[in-house]
Amino acid sequence: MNKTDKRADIMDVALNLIAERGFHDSPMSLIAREAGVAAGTIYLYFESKDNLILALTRNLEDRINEIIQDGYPREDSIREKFLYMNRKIMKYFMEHPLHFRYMEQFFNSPYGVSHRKERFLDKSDRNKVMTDVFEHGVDEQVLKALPMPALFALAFGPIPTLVRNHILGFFYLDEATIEKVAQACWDAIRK
Amino acid sequence: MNKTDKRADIMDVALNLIAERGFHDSPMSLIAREAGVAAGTIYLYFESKDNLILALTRNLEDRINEIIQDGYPREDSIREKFLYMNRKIMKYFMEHPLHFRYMEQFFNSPYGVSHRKERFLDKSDRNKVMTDVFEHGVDEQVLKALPMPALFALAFGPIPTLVRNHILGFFYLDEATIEKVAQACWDAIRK
Amino acid sequence: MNKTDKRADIMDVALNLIAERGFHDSPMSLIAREAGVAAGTIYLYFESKDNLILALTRNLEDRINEIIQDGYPREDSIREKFLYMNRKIMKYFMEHPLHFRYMEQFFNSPYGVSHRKERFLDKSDRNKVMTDVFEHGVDEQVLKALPMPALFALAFGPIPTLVRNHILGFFYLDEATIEKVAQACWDAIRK
Amino acid sequence: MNKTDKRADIMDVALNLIAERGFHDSPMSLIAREAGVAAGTIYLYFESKDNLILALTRNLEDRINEIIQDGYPREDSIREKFLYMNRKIMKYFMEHPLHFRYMEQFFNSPYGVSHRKERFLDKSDRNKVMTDVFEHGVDEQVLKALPMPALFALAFGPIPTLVRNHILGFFYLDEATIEKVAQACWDAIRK
DNA sequence: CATGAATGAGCGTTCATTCAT
DNA sequence: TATGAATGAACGCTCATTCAT
Repeated sequence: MNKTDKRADIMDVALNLIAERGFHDSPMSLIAREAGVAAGTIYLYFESKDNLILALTRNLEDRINEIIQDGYPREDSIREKFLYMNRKIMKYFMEHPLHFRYMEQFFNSPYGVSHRKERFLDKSDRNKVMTDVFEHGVDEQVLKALPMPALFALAFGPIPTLVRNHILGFFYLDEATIEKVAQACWDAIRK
Repeated sequence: MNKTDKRADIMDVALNLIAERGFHDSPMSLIAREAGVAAGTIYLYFESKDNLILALTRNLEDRINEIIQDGYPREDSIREKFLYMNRKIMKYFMEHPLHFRYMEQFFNSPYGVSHRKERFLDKSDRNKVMTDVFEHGVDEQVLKALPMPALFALAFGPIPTLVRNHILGFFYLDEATIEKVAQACWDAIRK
Repeated sequence: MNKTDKRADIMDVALNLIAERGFHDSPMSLIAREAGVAAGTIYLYFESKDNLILALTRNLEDRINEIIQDGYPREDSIREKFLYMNRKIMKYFMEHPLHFRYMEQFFNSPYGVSHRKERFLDKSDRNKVMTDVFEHGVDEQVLKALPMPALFALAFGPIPTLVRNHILGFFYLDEATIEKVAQACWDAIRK
Repeated sequence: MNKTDKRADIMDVALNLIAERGFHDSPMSLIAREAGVAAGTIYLYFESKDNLILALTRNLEDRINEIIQDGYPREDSIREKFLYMNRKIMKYFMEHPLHFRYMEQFFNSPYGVSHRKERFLDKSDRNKVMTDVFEHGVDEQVLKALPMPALFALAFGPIPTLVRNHILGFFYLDEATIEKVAQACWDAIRK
């Protein structure tokens, strides 16, 4: 087992535990035990628990962004671009419920708030793509004349609730419903 | 000061502390100090910290539901009923950012999940009103033919994101925007 | 047992342990056990280990200063004043070997250095008395014309070595020898 | 690089780190890193941290003794011999503040006490020279009739305080003052 | 000889909860 | 009812030491 393996194991275990039990019910000792290493070993790979969490979050965001942007229809209409992204995000979280749970935990923690601020100011990532789409959409009068944060909220805000209800088993989000929901989100933002 | 006063004081202090600092940075000893009682006293009114949190959450939900339903247009159209509710919720949380923060904290915690399950099965509260509206809307083909949880998500899912961005100061949610957003949510669910 | 008792017990135990084993071999858990309290209890009386050590040191200094200055011959000659002080310090530490060991530990630790700086600038305590004596002595040409720190070193520098050798049993510092040594220190500083 | 080099490097780094940061803030891993070797390598040369410290101390003492005795006036009077030694020690530590700091750390630690006992019984080193001088001095009634440990304390006890105050910048120990202080120490022990 | 990843006991500290008053 | 001192298990983290390579 090489260095990368152990690091990855620890992150993997941490992701699972935190997703299921929350940050403060996932002690380092438990993460270590589940990862099959000694408590001190984690500190060879991560400076602190905060650091592990940050690394984990960044890693997860990168994976999500990569997957989500794969196959993105660069040449299609605004509508198609939006629908594509919306579906993709829904499906990603439905297929990776632990990532979803983890992200929900993360964004509602002291880390989360400052992270959000950082993200908000940093236009270099996932947001970038959609921001462009939305800005064009507004300019071309395809979309409602609303501030970016409002458009984002309308476009993607329903997803967490939807996915959560699906994951918790309150209803089943099938392919057809996904399609209808994506379309409904489009209705919310389109002119 | 009678029993109710002290109980209420404790809950009030707990709400404020938890909203600002999170659950695990709001020790019972601090809650007690801020509430002007001894640590042991809290345990006369609440079995445990978990219990206090549950009581607090229920209390808050009740207050919110009550306020939200005040002035509800029972005789208006489905559209008007929905718009009314949507605006009211947005405004409530904008005006009570600590309640908003508290609820976000709560719903993303181990408590949150079981609480949601309980709520989902219990049709006796806020959901009831909107559930009726939505069910009629679907029957009368005013609303899209989607499962209830999907309609709820589309209708109210954008609100937390919106309010959070407003509270964090990322943009200003003025009266006109609130109106447009409420209308956009309607567009999402209407046929 | 009242609050003061427990606080005093903890300080007493800490003094003994630290004197015998040093700071880093006197864990809080051991101090607690020896003091007959739970680990957390120490933190009711002291903010931190550092704090406990500081409190202990100040307390000890106060006791030492008080005892040393008791009976101080305010009306006698410079020589008598000096001899009195010198003997008194020697005897105090001979009779309180743990205080001696503790102080030696303390002054050779990160705390000690900053503490010394503080003490050096603060003329309000024990030093004050001797500083006055020494300054008069130099002015009146009774003492050698040396900087204060040099006079202090000559006057009191031999004491730690002496007391240490006595405590460790390398020789026996009897009354007659104390007298001769005090006189020898006087010879070192007198003109 | 041969065995001796690495061993010497480790000791050198350890000396510097311990002098500046103290024993328990100088972890083996840091010593290793600064010495440019792996953590495990130290254990090829020293059985344990304690062992390294002991070796370091002995090594330092040897170096100091050697330097101090270089130029020793074997044919001069007792007074000249003493003054020579006294000045030399003062100057050595003034010029090697890290050695001074290290020695102070060492002698006030669990190691220190047992080390002192050992030294006290072992007449083969630095003490030997001065012991002879002092014994002759007492016999010939040049020095006060005091036990050896008392004479040593009077003769060299002021030096640590003096050097410490100098190193900490509380006063400046110049050539003229050194001379006066050495003379004052002589006054303390001479008949 | 040399490495450095891995260990795990032990540290200082926190905090939900209890109970004698 | 109300107190608040006391508890002690549990936490995040460090570091002297080991051992497979």
